[in-house]
Amino acid sequence: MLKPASSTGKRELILNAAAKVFSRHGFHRARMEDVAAEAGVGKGTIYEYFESKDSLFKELVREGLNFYSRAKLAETGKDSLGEKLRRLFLVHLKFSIDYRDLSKVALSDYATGSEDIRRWVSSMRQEKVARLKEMLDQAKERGETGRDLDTGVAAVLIWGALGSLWYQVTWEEPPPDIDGMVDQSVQMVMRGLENG
Amino acid sequence: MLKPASSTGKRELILNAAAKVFSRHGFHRARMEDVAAEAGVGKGTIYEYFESKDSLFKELVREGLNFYSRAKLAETGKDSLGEKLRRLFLVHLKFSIDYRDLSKVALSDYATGSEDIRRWVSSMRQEKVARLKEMLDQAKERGETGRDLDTGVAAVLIWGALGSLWYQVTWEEPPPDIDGMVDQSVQMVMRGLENG
Amino acid sequence: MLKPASSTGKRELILNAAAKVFSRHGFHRARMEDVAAEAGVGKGTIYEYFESKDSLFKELVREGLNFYSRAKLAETGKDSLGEKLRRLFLVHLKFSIDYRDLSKVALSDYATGSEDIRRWVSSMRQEKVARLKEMLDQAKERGETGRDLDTGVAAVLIWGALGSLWYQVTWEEPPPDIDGMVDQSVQMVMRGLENG
Amino acid sequence: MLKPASSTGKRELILNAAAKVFSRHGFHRARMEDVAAEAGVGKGTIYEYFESKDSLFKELVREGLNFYSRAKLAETGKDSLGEKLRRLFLVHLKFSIDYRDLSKVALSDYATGSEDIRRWVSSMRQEKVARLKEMLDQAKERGETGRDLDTGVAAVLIWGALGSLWYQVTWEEPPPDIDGMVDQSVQMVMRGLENG
DNA sequence: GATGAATGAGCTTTCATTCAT
DNA sequence: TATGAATGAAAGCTCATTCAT
Repeated sequence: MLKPASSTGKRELILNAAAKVFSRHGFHRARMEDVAAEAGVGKGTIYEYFESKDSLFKELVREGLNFYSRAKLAETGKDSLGEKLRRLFLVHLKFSIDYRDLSKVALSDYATGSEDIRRWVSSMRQEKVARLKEMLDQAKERGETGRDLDTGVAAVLIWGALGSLWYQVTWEEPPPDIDGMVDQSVQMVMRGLENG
Repeated sequence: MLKPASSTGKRELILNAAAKVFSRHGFHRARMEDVAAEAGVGKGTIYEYFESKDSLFKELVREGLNFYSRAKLAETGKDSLGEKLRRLFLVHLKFSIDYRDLSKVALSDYATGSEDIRRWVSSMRQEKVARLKEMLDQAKERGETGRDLDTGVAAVLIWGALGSLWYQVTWEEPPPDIDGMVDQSVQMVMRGLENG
Repeated sequence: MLKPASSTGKRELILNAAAKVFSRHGFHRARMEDVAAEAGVGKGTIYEYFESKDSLFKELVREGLNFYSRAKLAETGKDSLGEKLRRLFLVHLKFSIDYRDLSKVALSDYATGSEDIRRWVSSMRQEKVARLKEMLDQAKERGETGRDLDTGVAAVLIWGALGSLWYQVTWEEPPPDIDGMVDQSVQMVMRGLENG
Repeated sequence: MLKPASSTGKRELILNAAAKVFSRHGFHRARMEDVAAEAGVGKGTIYEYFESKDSLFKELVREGLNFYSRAKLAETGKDSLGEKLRRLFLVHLKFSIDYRDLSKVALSDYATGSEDIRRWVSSMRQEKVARLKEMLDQAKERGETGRDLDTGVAAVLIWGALGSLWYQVTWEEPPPDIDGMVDQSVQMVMRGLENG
């Protein structure tokens, strides 16, 4: 599912199964045996492809983020901030719908595994927010936002807003009209960023 | 600490200890033994006051939310939306700083615990968002927001923004100038809610 | 059995069980579950008293050696070398008969557990041989041995001879006339140490 | 290496690899995969030549002992007991140095392996000791030893002394002057065997 | 009530062995 | 013949929960 199922790669098979199981039960309740069963392989086989449970989780998230990043590459520097945000939101949410299971695992801030994983996930968040801040900084220089916008705070707020939408879409309501929702959301956000 | 230490209640003792331990290690890695040690009571004693680990967790979150709600009661219906949001943000974040441990557990740590806890935490979120929506609906009727604001989406966005600030304050940066940050944030949010 | 069963010490209970099981199957084949069963306690109980399987093994050997050492304390500095050796041999073998299981585990050079244990057992052997060499050195000074005896080599040889007797007694033949055997052995050894 | 590399036999290849790996980690910690890697063959190939891990171990030891025995054949019946022992010791220790890995496995590592292996190794020891006793008996008849030497006990003692030297040479000290050490040792032993 | 020693289900991980290629 | 991907039994260890004191 991650790759178009060209080769019967066991690795992909296991990653997909892991996405399902991890998203269903959370990291700790997920049993390696269930992942194996879901993938239709033996328990030992997982360990041929992944070092440990921790490692499997990390790989899964990394894979998800890579895939997600690839999708975002379309974004060009020339677009207006509004357009960029619209695309960011849209890609994020579309991805969450298409890869529901993976998304639950990979994009969740809540995922708490070992201390190690925890730190790793946290650093990921910080990086994302930092990147968003950069985007805002550039827009601010081009006069697309208010002169005295605190881009640091704004980045945090926007990231949270996006995360919240994502949560709604992924965990609660069955996805409604995404595009409309995104349009409205970005409009609000943009108004919030502009000068009074 | 949760209650003004009127009765030397073992219950409070345990809840405080649980807040510390759960926040340190997350739900699954936290051991009942550590909670007992932290509280200075025997392992068995915990079970005199709480049915199970799951139950202890729930009680802890419930207690936290109650306390948090109580603090919010000050909010009067007559305030402007901006003022209400400012207070919401402020109370939320102040609470997170004053009760750091409890906050880490009660307001985050989703997706952990048993299936049961999971659903329960999720329903809590929905309720909070619903209440926020109500607040927006009332403001909308009084013309404090744009005419065609989708209060449902707005509530989700705002909740996420607040959550993101909270995360920053609680987990990452050592709390800076909270009031200033809240003012800025609410300003942005309010602009976002007003008509173009 | 190690202590006269005065208190129903679980620790002793487990050590005795471990001696039995380890001696029966060797370190690796021995399962903690079997030790537990043999001791008539739950699997978890072992871990209340010992850190790990490795640790249990080490404690067992240490306990054995302590007990064995205590028995040897009788040895006085004034005795002749022959007398000392006779006592060394006798104590060693008597101990092996009385505490057959423990002896198999504790006095065996063969026990190979983890790399860690291996080194530890090896160092134990070296220490024993060193102590034997000291004894020979003193005797040499008092003229009880040949003038040009290489006490280092002699110590190794004697240690091996004793070990071999021990093996015979412990693992193979049902113990015959120990005292006679020891007398003969020490006589041979003493002759070997004297001048030509 | 075991055979003069006449045929490029996979079998020898594997045995040599097994000697290395078994001696490095001991029987249980040694993994068949490592043996395969060391031998430069596939894991499955080992099973073309050996029934099981147990079997591989046995073959290895048997091979070692055969080779060792072959080397000893030089021993003629006419030699004096002292000469015979000197040769026994020398061959034993030289072998241990030349085939360090094999030696570590074949002559030690008792008590490891399955119950089966254990008994087998033990019986090997008994046979060796018995043969040594025969040698002593013959010497006794020829008057080379004391009249009332208990050859049974003596054999055990000598075997242990030799084993101890071997241990020293193989596991602990980097081999020093072997010949000198052997001369000294045999001298001591011989004195021990002679009449008072 | 309060305790903590005792428990065993449950989990991750290893590795000898098999078998389709 | 040779291979190594796949397997699953087996084992060490954890920890929520119980219950005799």
